[in-house]
Amino acid sequence: MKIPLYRQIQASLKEKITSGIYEEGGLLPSENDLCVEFNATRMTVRQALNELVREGYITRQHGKGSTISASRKSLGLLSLKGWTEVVVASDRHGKTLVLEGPVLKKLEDAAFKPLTDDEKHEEFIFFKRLRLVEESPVMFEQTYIPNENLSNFIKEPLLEGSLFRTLLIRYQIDVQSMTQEVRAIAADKETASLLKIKTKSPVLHLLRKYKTSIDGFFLYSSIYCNTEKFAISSFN
Amino acid sequence: MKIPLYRQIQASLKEKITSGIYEEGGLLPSENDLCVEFNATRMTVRQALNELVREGYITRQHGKGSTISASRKSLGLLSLKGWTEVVVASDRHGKTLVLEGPVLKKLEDAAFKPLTDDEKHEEFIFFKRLRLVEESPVMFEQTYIPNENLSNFIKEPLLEGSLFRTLLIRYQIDVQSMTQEVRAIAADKETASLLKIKTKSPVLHLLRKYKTSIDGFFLYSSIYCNTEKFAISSFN
DNA sequence: ATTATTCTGTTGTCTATACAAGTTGTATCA
DNA sequence: TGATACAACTTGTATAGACAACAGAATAAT
Repeated sequence: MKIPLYRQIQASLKEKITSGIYEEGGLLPSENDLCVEFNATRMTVRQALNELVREGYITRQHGKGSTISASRKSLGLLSLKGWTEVVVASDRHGKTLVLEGPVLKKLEDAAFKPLTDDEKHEEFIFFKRLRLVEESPVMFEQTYIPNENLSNFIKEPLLEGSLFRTLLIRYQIDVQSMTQEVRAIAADKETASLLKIKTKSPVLHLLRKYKTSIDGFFLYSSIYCNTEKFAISSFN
Repeated sequence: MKIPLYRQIQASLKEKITSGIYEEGGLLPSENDLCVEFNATRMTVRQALNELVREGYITRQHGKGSTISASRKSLGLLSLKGWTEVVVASDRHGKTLVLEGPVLKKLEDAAFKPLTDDEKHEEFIFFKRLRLVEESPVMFEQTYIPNENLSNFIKEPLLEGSLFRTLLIRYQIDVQSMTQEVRAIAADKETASLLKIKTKSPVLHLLRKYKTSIDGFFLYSSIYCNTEKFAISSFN
């Protein structure tokens, strides 16, 4: 599997930023220096840098240079990236507990309204997961995945604990985009006890529909977030 | 004032998309066609297209082309479901009340943390606005705009009631992107009474930082949303 | 008819180069 | 001293071209 040069540069720089080799608030080497270091042209280096801007790692200023951003205190989860990528990127210690599943289940959750007829009758692979950041529960997620062409999915564990990575590597299904609805609601009993907050505390509720590289193959997720310690952030 | 070619291409395509010349779900002309049309190289055209992807107007697929996305209209990635349609598409059942301002004020709101030193001492133009959908209050928004090079801003009313349009037309300031933090919190007294809900009801809190075409010129907004009737939706 | 293969058009990646334009420090001049 | 001019360095914009990788349609083989 060939990884494009600009992705390699991007990953290398990201690594150096998150590990502290390039310190927060400081300047990155100039584009020309990076060209020499990675043996690439400026356009390639710039493509890597633009990705880092988009991900929020650096900001750039004409005539001056690229500044390493202060590390984000919130989790960038409104954007497409999966939990694993986000937590790793934010340099935090994250954990995921699988509370239930994977099991087969129909998608009866009324919250997911705009289903196709097929989807109404179909069986889904169902997960109930609790996500922790530095030992405190932050998200309670229920995921539905269509049970099509996913042989042995239930039997085998997730690759590196990441659903997105598993779908990509084992089944060549690339999660490409997402739509979601965001609400603030009062936590019900189950959610509150899982997130270790009082019943009726305000929690963020995200209803997500993920679009994949396979036409008509969507993932659905209902997520409850405790935003007291970690806000959810989005970049655009 | 010279506008870069790729910005011109970007604006031209955006215009054709929003006006419906290129229809939703259809394909954009290929990069090579656009090169001919705008007399530019592929790299330049691609830069314009990448901006449009970032703004959510199109998606691209290797080997196929650029697809026009379902319309987003409002600039922020979080737009009100059932509000965008009502307010933008059909005739406005939406209304905005200016509760306070524009007045000059320092940005003392501790919520906006990562300010530059300049911003800490600077005076901002301040707005307090309430947004209604079909006569019921949905959003309570407080906006801070740096008071730089905005002569007569306070004296003159907003163009068509739109802040972004006013900045663009009168001052050539283009709001290009945004970062935000999203939380669920319990409504305080003022917010609750404005949104006509009970104190401590769950409300969505959005802390936004808008990036503009002028370097170092940011807008800040703190928004409280009642999500009982209208969810907030986002696309990625 | 069905399955492979090839072809064509598309986007993705990358090189090499040039000049414009913003930022900063240094040297010069009054 | 203070202001100005300059030089060096930075990122921004743009050209011209090349090949790779992917999607879909047309063609050939079975």
